[in-house]
Amino acid sequence: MNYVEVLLDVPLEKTFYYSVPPFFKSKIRVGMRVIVPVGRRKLTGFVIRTANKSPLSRTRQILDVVDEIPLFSSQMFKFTKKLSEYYCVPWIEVIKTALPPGVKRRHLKAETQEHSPPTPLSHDSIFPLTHEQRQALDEIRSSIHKEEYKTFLLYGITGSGKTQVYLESILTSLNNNRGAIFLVPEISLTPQMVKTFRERFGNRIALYHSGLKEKERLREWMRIKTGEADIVLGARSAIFAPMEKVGVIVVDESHGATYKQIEKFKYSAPQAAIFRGKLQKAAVIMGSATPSVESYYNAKKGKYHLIRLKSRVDNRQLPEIIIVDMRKEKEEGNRGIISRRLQKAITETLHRGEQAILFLNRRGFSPVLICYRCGYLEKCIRCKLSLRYHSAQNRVLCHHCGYEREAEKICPHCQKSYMHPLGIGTQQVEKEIKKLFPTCVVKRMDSDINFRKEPYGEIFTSFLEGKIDILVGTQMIAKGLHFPNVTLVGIISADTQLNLPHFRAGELTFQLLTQVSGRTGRGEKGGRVIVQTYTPDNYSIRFASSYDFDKFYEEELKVRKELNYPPFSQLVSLTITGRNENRVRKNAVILSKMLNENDKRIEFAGPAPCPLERVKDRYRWRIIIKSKSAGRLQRVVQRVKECWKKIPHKGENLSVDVDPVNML
DNA sequence: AGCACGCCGACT
DNA sequence: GTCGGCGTGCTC
Repeated sequence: MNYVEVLLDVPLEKTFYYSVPPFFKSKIRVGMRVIVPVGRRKLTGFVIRTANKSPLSRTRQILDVVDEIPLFSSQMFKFTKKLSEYYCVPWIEVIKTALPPGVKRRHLKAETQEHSPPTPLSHDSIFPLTHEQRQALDEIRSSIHKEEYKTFLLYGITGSGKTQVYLESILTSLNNNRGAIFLVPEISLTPQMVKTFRERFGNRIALYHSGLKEKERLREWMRIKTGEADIVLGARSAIFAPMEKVGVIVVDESHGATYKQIEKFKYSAPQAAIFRGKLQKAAVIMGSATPSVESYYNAKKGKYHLIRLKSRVDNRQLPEIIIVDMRKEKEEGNRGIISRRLQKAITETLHRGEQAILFLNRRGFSPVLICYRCGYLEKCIRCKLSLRYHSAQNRVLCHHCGYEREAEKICPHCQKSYMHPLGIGTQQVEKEIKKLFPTCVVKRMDSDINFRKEPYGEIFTSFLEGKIDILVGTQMIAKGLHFPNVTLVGIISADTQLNLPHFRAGELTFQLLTQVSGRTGRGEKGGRVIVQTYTPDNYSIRFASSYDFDKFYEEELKVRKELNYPPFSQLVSLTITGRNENRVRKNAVILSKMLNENDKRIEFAGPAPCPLERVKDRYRWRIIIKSKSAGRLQRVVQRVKECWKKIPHKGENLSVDVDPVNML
């Protein structure tokens, strides 16, 4: 071993070769960091390979070896490489996100300390398993024993006992002498899960998430690396746990948007879990009460193995979902935001000494134009997504493809009414509620309020203690905690979610309604959900109210197919941001023109301003690329990057998002 | 990314 | 005549 191939911390895909002086030969191994001369500076790099020959005639020598033990196994190198290709991100970026932040400024020393004996495993089930659970487990166990890759979509409503299946699967993996990775969308929201795991697996668990202090995180990372912990419980970054042998990867609530990193390296943890599962021959369990359309499609096509848990362990009733037609409210003279049906329900709830939650979507979007009389909505002919109303120019615009025209005054559908901008803010709701119910305590919870002065925890606590009667908030209160005294949930406007200019809007609405209905009826008192909308006939709303996922899925799939959206294609979104609006727009147009090609197998949409046109003083424009072939998309992104280099763009920034989730 | 080299404008 | 702008190109 005279040479090493080194990956440097420079945004280049290229690797560099260095010769190894005799002194370092016994110390250096694949996965360690080295200090090497690059030009006239010294840089840290990762040894990705050792070699006896160099492809170059002249090589410089490495200057130093940083670590005593490797940071990466060859498995982890393969895994990170795969991700870098799929997400079109430099390998080094992936490698940097795969490491705990604390490791960067340290030398990794060989662990000499003896660790405490592992908690013995209990093989008794805490609860007896139902027939369904038993069947599900048999299939998963068989896969784990065979050490084969297989993805299971575990689709079961809240309370159907998914956790039990997870626990038993993990136990199977441990008994098979392999570890387990368990991902949750947000660890702070799952203290119950952490408790259950601690009770069951004791010190064999490592907690891994960004909420830990640098030192703690590094310690947990080391415990995994040394094998002291063979179960990792954490948020999305836990998919990078340095575990040698992985038998099972569980992704709880796998449809969750928090699994997608939105900074620098925009990966999705469930997607990464599949790559890792394939590489390590592990079973991957995707759990969800509201599976994504894509994952359900994969299950139906046989790419995933579908397991359904249909019955609830406790046989509790699902709350009734009542749809209120806001067109009628307007027709009958109610000009307010709160329907009479919802007002009445709130009154009854408060009268009984119970509590209510009112949901509202995040504001900050330009509104849609809607006919209050017939519910007609202005949509883009090509994309079938809502056109946004820009009052300054009195024009409507498609934020997906850039289509634009003057706004209609009279409803083109019924010709009997004017078109109105529809968009409600949280403060407006809070104000109206206070006016309607002056004696009750209302608390607003959205990104506007100061969380340092009033952390969520405190608001939740006082709500739980009954000090607040009505909680008004955005989706941030839709998941996690449960309040037994909440017997009413109101969705002020299902339309704001439904009409987001986003091909997943229908799916998000279905998921929101289903999830929200899980916030009520948790105690003995039961509960109900009231959904206000101008489009009560929409299939997402209708099938959510009858808890019919399969019907919803069929309808949604038709739409996706017609417009060639995922799962029938794959998307990449290119976002250009900058302080100067004109320059951002011009560069988006230039880039778009450079990309245009005749290949019919690649579709381009845009450029168009993002739905959130300006964030933190930066204007944002976007181009969307669609194709059936992942490989073709990767090659296009390669070209995008080359084109972008040729365009003068001081101050502007291009960001590439493969499989975008947010799209805002 | 850095850090070089390199080739044109306004300054002592 | 120089100082310095940032465009282009390379780093084992």
